[in-house]
Amino acid sequence: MKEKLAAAIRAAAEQGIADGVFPEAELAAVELEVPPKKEMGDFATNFAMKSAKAFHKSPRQIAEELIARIARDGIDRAEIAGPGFINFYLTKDVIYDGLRKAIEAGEAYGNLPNKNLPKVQVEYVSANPTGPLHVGHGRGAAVGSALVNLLRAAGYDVEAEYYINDAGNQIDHLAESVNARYLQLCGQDVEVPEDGYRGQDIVETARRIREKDGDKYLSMPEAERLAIFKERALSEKLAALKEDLAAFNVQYDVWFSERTLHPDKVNAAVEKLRANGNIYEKDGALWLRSTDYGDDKDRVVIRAGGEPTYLAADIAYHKDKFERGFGRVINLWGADHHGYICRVKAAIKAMGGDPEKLTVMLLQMVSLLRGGEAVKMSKRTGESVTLAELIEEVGTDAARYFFVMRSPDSQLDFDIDLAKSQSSENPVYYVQYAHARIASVFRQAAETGLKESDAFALLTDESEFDLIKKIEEYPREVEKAAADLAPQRIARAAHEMASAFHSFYSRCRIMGVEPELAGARLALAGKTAQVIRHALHILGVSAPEKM
RNA sequence: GCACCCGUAGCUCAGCUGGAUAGAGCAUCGGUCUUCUAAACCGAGGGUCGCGCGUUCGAAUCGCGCCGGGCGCACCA
Repeated sequence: MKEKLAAAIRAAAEQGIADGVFPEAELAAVELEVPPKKEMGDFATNFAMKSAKAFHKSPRQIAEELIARIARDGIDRAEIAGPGFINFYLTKDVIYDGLRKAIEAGEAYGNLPNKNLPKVQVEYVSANPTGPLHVGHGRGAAVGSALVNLLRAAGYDVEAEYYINDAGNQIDHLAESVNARYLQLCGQDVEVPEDGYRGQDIVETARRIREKDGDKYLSMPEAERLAIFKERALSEKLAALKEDLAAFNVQYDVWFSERTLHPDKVNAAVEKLRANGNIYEKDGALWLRSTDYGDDKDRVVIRAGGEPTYLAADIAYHKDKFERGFGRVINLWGADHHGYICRVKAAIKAMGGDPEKLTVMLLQMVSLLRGGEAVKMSKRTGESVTLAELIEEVGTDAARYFFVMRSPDSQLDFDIDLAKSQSSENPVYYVQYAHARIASVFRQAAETGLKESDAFALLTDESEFDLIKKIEEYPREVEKAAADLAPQRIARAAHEMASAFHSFYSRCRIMGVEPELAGARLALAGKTAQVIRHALHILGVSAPEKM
């Protein structure tokens, strides 16, 4: 209907030109929006205001001429409002017809047609496998997986990827830390190294190694022992990571190991940059001339000792991503990495790639609140609350909803007490409750033999119209949210859907009214439940049948 | 000093590719359960959109400059 209306407005403008009331001019794009208040109709356009310059007339005059020429098909009335908006009021038939089509689409309603674009890659979390995931990673996991679900619903072909930093210094530190704990367990007086990891999970790993194999590694040369511990620790940490993510309803298509970049792909990337004249040697190291591509300083890619930097691996990684044919690559990073964007884009440009194909989404920091107070990080280990502990305490549904409902650009105060509370304060329950209420109605309808009907013309209450319109808006909301990479909009849409339903539910009885009306209301409720389910699925939150 | 994010109701935040009287939830106050889940609904109050200047017919939204908070500025990741 929206497209039809836009076409009708264009046609009216062209007719106006043909009639000589408007001068020959390029037509502005027709934008239609749902007005801020429902008294303002079903759709509104600012087209008359946009055209004021081109048509040399006041917006209200233009609007008047347009209204006189617009096809009335499906439009009950059109009015000029405010500075020159045209408000359109659709006929009831059009609104009922929209509901009918939504119902016919079934569970797929909310999924948009395939965009037939090259694949999009979303890389998120990618935390180092050196310890458990924390709440900050939780935000990345929730937003990233919701974004993947959202883009898929909007018709994009998406691949979700986790980059495993299983090479380099931090993994050596992991091995050294496990080694120190192992030696401690064997009765030796050693300290965890300065750069080591002090978490309890490292002690556990060491303990498991000793339980299985005893003291046998003591007699081994240290380098050999470290190599063994490195692999043991890595596989344990990675398994734990995957477990945490799975428990959080997060799935990946590809687990990409950094090791597979070393040394060939890293060397190839450096060679390519060298061939382009973007590498020079200074102080024994190889430098990328990134300042030529917008960075504020040049960056070392190969250290004086011959070891590649993290950036070198990352350059090779992004080169590999684009070679895999993605039309667009989206990285979710913590906001503390924002300074890194510029150099990665510079490197892509230096290799002759298109940095516009890379979008880095930054997620601002998360702080936990309990009893109104910030939860402090542990001084000893430098660690905050783990994601597993958070899930344990508030549940996956509440945690995911809270992480996704805010804009990623805003810092998030995660109120643990609120997430746990089973009351109206808690937006997760509010949405889920609407779904459970509908499921309950359907259970009773089944008992009494009430069936859904399509006598939609009997739906005349204001709250019924509001609900139908929300349902009809939903696919556009999916489109917008995907275009803006903004899964938080889906949380909002779900909440608004629930609100419209609760309002309807308290005004209109379903059971016990005359059967045709009851059936139509049941169908409306059923469709509402489907849309809520669809939105909650994108958010990775369950849609319970009972609460 | 440079880069990025934020500053909107008492609190937490939407709205930001410019548009109508700036919205929601919570909190506060007042109503609503003999009938489908009251984890709900209805109503009320509550705002110099951080400050200033500019662009525009029109600015919370765009530009510039300040102020405040956060986060970074490695041959760490």
